[in-house]
Amino acid sequence: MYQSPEYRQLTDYLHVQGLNVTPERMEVLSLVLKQKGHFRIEDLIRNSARRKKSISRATIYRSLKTIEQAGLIKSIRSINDEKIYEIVKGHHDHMICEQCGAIIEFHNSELESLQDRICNSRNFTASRHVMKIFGICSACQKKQE
Amino acid sequence: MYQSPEYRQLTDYLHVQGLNVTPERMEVLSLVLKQKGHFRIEDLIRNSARRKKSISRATIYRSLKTIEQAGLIKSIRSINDEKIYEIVKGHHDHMICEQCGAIIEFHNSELESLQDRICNSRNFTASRHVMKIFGICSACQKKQE
DNA sequence: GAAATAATTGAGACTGAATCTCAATTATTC
DNA sequence: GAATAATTGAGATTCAGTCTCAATTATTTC
Ligand SMILES: [Mn+2]
Ligand SMILES: [Mn+2]
Ligand SMILES: [Zn+2]
Ligand SMILES: [Zn+2]
Repeated sequence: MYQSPEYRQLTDYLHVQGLNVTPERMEVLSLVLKQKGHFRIEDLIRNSARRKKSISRATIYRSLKTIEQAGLIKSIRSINDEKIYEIVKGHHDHMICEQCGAIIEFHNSELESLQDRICNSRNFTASRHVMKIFGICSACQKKQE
Repeated sequence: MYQSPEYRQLTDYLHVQGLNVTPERMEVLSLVLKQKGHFRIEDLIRNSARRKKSISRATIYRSLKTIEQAGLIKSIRSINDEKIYEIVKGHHDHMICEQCGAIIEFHNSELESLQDRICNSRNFTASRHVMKIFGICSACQKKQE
């Protein structure tokens, strides 16, 4: 148990930081890995609550922050500023449907390199970026017709 | 008094919405127009508090939302998720320095049209977008040397 | 491996931004 | 200008997120 690369990555990070590898931290990661797509912290808290040995809200918040710092997850703000997490895979940006809340991922290398060029031209050293396009998804457009 | 185009735009919006043109709403707009660059709602509250006839926190929040809906201002999230407002001029995106908090505006039409093309190819009808690049500004880089 | 030391957790208190409530005030309609 | 409707102010409330601190669990020392 706890041997997929994600657990390795977390334990490595904990070791580097001089933090203990605790059952709670590993369990929060396991709750995260059970999620499909984008999820809210309340989903984790609810899922944990219905286990025999539930983890406190405070510890879920604390561990999730650690897991984020370990580079395993990141967060975005969806409609209404709702904080949404996702497992870090390849970099991508988001289209967010203002009607149904759907979050559509996309990646465009032309867009990425153009951003690099813009930053270079202004002597800005970029470490990350957030690009969200809000509008109406194709499914919702069909419903309107 | 209250005759610049911004006040017209707000009164027009209020009329369309069937809302009253009140001294408080106009005063909040005037507080906004006094701001230079990006500002926080707390700045407005503080500035209002040091006037003879101050406006309540609740009304500043309410009026600012109305002014935003009227299309006069919009908000972005800076470092630490701090909510920052700015007066709507031409569309632009932001580079945000993680060191000093500086917010650098930029506009690149190539970037904008590329986004349109990406949305078209996915049948997503975009209404707006948010693009923030985080990193270190040129001034802070010089300081490091 | 038991005692001493250090880190982590859980429960609930606390915080701060934002919203809501509702009586009092102000504006609009009749 | 009386009746009606909208807005405001003060403070209560909400909600996500953080903090506190005693109790628990893990690590280190001998
Ligand atoms: Mn995603
Ligand atoms: Mn700006
Ligand atoms: Zn949709
Ligand atoms: Zn800087």
